Amino acid sequence: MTNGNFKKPSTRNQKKQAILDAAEKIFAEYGFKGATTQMIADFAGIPKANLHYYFPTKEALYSQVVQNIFDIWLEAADSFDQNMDPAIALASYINKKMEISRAHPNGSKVWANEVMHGAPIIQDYLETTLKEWTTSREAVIQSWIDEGRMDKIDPKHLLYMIWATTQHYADFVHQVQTLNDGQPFDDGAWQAATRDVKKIILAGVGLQTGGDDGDH
Amino acid sequence: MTNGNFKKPSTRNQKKQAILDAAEKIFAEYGFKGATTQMIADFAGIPKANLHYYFPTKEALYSQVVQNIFDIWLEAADSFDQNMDPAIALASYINKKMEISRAHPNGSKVWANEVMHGAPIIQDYLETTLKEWTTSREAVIQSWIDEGRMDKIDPKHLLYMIWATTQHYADFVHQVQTLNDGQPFDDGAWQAATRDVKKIILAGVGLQTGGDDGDH
DNA sequence: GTCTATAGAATGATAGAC
DNA sequence: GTCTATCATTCTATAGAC
Repeated sequence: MTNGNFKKPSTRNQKKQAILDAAEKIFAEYGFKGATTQMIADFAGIPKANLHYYFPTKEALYSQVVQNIFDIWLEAADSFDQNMDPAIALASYINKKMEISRAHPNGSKVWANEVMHGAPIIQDYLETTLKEWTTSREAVIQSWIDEGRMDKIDPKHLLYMIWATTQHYADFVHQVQTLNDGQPFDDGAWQAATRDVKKIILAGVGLQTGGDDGDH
Repeated sequence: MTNGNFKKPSTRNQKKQAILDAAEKIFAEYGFKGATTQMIADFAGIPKANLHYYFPTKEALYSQVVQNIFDIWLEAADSFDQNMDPAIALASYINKKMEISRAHPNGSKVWANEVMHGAPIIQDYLETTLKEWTTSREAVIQSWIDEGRMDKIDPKHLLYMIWATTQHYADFVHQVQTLNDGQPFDDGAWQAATRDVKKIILAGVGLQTGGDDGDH
């Protein structure tokens, strides 16, 4: 009896993760209201009542999914530093953002949905964590401009262009695929997209792309 | 009695338009499932049953909203022609897309929502009208590249970048506003955004922006 | 054409047995 | 911890009076 809590130490977290994975996919495809806890439970392979045992409400589950996505964004957020070469820093950031769009398209969609609907759940994150990160990166870009290392533009619009363009390949993957004769991007298509995005943005701010594109 | 159908000749269309305007706003804010016909009817100032008199089902109303948005997109679609100067043509297209993002943010959001969820309603439009338009514009851009008038990139990625970036200011307006200290963009901010977007993209493909930016 | 009242279906959440 | 049965609510759509 007393050792019952020593068995299957990670079962609880494994099950929660399975539910979160299912929820990310279902929320991305159907939206918060369009997704039902029944769909998520079915996709996770558990009864609906069991889902409610791990996540008491639909909103608590959704909130966790959105926060997980936000953490993934932030992992790519430390790509550039004031002391780095701007071309390498921006290229590395674009590389990481494109990789995330390919690896986590559903997370990107849930985030986009949340923001488009006025960010009812993650407004605090926008105002604190994202605001602080954005402000600090704008300062880095501005310092590069002040030092004459890149063209003069408002840093915020450069950041928005990078976010919008890289996330387009996740959020609008259905449209991109339809225009690609119904075929999903293969390795070569992803590499070509990443190359062209980096080329246009770097050349756009006066940074010529050489052989070193900040790959990691 | 017999002249009853001569009175208020446009009342029906005016009422349908009021419902469509309300529907665009509510669908943009809450998504297809999140929006209720009751909310739309309230916002349009009519009883719910009256809404169902003009639009028999929620889906029929939504479909009309999406098609209206698509028509707006296409109005900006004839901005560039093979015989035009590429810098002027692309600048004009970006100008128009930015104006639409400012004038019709809700339409852009409904479109984004629809595509993100797999385009269940407008898949036919993607495969026919959008595919044909995109193919023809890719050919125009490719001809400019072949003539050495701009840098070599895959035209589709240039188009996606223009779409993604211009629509970001509509779809993510809540995030943009939060990062703008909670203030919506004023005239100057919109002009600055449009200027920087054009600057980066045109310079990015080797087209220097002069005084003539294709404004209309 | 308009509107009240309601039917009919779907869904989030829980009680309670195991 | 797990799962069946079910409650309570919400929403689309319509019947039928005016």
